Amino acid sequence: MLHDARNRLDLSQNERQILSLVRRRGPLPRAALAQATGLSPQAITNLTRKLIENGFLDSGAVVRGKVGQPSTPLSLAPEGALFLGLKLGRRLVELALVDFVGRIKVHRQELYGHPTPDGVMTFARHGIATILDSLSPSARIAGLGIATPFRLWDWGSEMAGWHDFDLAARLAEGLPFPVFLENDASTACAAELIFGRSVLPRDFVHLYIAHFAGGGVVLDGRLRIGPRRNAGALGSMPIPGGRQLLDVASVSTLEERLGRSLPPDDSGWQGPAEIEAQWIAESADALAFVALSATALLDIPAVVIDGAIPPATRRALADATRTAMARLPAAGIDRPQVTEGSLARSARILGAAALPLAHFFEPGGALA
Amino acid sequence: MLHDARNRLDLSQNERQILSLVRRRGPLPRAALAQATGLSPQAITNLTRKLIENGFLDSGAVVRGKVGQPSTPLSLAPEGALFLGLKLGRRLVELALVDFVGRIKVHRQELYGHPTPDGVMTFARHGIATILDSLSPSARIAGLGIATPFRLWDWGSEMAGWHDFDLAARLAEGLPFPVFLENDASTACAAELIFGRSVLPRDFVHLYIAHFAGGGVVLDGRLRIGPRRNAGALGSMPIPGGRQLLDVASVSTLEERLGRSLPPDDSGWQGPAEIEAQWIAESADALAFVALSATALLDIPAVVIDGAIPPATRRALADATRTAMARLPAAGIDRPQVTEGSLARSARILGAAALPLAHFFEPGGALA
DNA sequence: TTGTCAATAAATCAATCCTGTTGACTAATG
DNA sequence: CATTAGTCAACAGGATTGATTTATTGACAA
Repeated sequence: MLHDARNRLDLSQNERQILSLVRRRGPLPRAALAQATGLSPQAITNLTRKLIENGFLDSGAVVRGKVGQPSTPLSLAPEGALFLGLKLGRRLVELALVDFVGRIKVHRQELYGHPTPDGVMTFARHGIATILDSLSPSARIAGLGIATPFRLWDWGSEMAGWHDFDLAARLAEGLPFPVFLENDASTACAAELIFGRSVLPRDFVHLYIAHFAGGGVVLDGRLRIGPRRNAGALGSMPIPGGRQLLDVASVSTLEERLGRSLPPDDSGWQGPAEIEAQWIAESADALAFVALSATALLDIPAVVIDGAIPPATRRALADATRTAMARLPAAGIDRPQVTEGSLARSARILGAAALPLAHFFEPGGALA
Repeated sequence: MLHDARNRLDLSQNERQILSLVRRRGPLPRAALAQATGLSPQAITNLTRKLIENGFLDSGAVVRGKVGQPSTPLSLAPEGALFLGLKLGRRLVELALVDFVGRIKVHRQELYGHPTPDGVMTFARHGIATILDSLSPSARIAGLGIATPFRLWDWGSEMAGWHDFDLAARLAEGLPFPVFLENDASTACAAELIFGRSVLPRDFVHLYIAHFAGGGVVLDGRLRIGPRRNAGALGSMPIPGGRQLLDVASVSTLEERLGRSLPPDDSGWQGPAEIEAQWIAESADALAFVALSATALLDIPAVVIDGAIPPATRRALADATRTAMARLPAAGIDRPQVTEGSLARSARILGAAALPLAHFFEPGGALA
C-alpha cells in the first residue's frame, strides 16, 4: 500500500524472465513477451504493469507500419536498479557504480604494490560512502558484488593477511544491501553473459586471460557456480605436459619471459614480438585443449576468449586457438566456435556488479 | 471424471519432486516430504492423496516408537508405471521391461555378429509385442528408451545401413507410447542416477568403460543432455599424447592387445594378467586426467567409474585412477572422490528404461 | 482519388480455475 | 501433557479463458 513498494526487489520468476528477455533481445512488445515466455497475453499485461509501476521497465513509442494494432515496445529502465562492483587485482583495485543497462556511472580506482585488507577496506568503504552520498534518495541500490582472484595468499608471504580475512562479510557490515563475492574470472564470464554485446548461445565456456588464466561456464543461460563455488576453474584444468592451463596461458607467464611486468592498461605491451608470438602459440594450444575438453563434456557450441589484454592480442589468441583446435583429434564431437569477448578489461568489474543483478533479476538467481 | 485419470502421466513439478525424493531416499512419511520439499503439510497431503489414488505411491505400515503421532511412510508403487528399454550393443541386443522401482521384470536378448537395422527392428517389434500381450490391461507403460552407441557406421562398412536409419522414429510407428533414444554411455549414467544403489551427490561425472569408453554428466541431480544432445561424450575428451580417452580406456583396446574378443559377460576375462594390468594402468591415467578436467570445469565432487567389465577389473580401475589422480597437478581445485558404480553390465539397459521414467517422473524431465 | 470495410494484431476486462498457504483442529504416542 | 503427524475448511496469488476494445493495414468499390 505504501510507496516502499518501490523498494521491492523480490521479483517472481516470471518477472525475472521478462526482464531477462528484454535485457538480451532489446525492447520487446508485450505480444512478443507472451510468445517468448509461453505465458498468456493477460499475464504479460499484469506483470509488465507491475514492472513499469515499480520502475524496472519503460514503455517506448508505439511502432506503426504493420498490420494490426501498433505495438508498444518495453525497454529496461536505466535507473531501474543500480549495482556496485568492486574488483581486486594485483596492482589495482576498482570500484564502479553500474546502472540497470550496464553503463558504468561512477568509476574510481587505486594502484598499489600489492593489495592489503586494510587498504582495500578503506578504499571501498570511502568510495561507497561517497557514491551513496551523491545519489538521489530515490535511487535503488540492489547490492555490491566483489570480483577477486581466489587464494590471494598463494601470491607470496606479503599476502598472508588475506588468509583469514572475509572481505565480503566485513564490507557487508553497515551496508544496507547484500554483498556477493566471486572469482574474478567467473565475474568476467557473468559480465559477458549479462552485459555482453555479442550474441551468444545458451551454453558457452568463457576463458579469461589475465594475470592468471581463468574462466566461467554458462549452462542454460546461467552462470554455473558449482556445489563448492569453484566451477569454471578453467585455469586449473590439466593440459598435456603435466601442467595446468594457468601455467601457460597467463599474462604472468608472458611477463616472466619479457622480464618485466606489464601495466594494468593496454599501453606498454610493445616488446619483442617473437616473445609474444611464442606465448600466444603455446597459450593457444592449451586453450584449444581445454576448449575441446569442455565441449566433449558439455556439448558446448561456443567458446569465448577474452582477457585483460589488448584487442590485437586477443584477436591473435583467438585465431591461434582456432588453428590449434583444428589439429586436435575430435572424433565424436563438433568443435566449438571460438569467438572473442566484448568487454576486455572492463569485464571483471562489470561482472562484479552483475552479481547482485543476477541475484535479484535473473531467473533462478535468488537462492537465499 | 472418468477412470482414465489412471492414465494421466502429466505430473506436476511438485508431484515429480515427491516421487523423486521417495525414489532416492526410500519410503518417507508425509512430514519428511513437507520438510524436504519446502511445501506445506497440507499441500503434501493433497499431492500424495492424488499420487496414491493414481497408483504411483503406496502407503506403508505405520511406524510407532517415537514421540508423537506415528508416521505412515509412503513408498513407490512397484507397478506405478512400467518402462521398456532396448539396448543395442556390438554383439548383443537386449530388451527389458522395468518396473517403477527399477526391477527388470522381463528380459530377452539376441546375439549377432553385428547389428543390422532389420534384425534389430524385428527383434524389438516382436519382443515388444510379446511383452505387451503378456501384460494385464491395467498395466501402464510410460514409454520405450533406446540405448545405443552413436555413429554406428564408423564401425565398418557392414554398418553403412545405419547411416540414415532413424531407429527411434521407426520403432515409434504404431507404438502407443513415446520413444526416447540416447547414447548408451549416457543411459548408463542415467541408470546410476535413477536406479543406482550408491549414495551420490547432486553433481557427478560418470565414466562407463565398455567396448568404447563413454560417459555422462549429472548436474543438479539431472542428466545433462546438451543443446546437440552430445553432452557427456567423455570418450571424446582429449588426453595427453594427441589421443582421446576412448583410444585408451576402451575394452576394444584391451581386446586388441589380448588378440581376441571378450565375451558379453564376465566369463572368459582370464588372460595374461600383465596385459590387463598394463591396460588398467594406462586407462587409469587417462581416466584420472579427464576426471580432473571435469572437476576443474564443473566443481564435481565425485566421479563414478563403471563399465561392462568384471567387478574385480572395475575395482582395480578405480583404485588405479585414484592413484593416478594424486599424481596430477591440482592447484586451485579439490580432487573428486572416485567411486565405483553399482550396476555394471545392466547399467545401459536399465538406463534405457530410465529415459521415459525421467521424462515423465523426474523434476524438469518433460520438455516436450 | 477516396471512402468503406474486412482482416489482423495488440492489448485489456472480467470471470474463473488451479495450486498452494494459513490457521484451527484431530489423532496418537512416550 | 508436550510432541509430532496429519487433515479440514477457508482463503490468496497467479495464472488461464473467452469476450471485448482499440488501432492499424490493405483491398475494393464508388
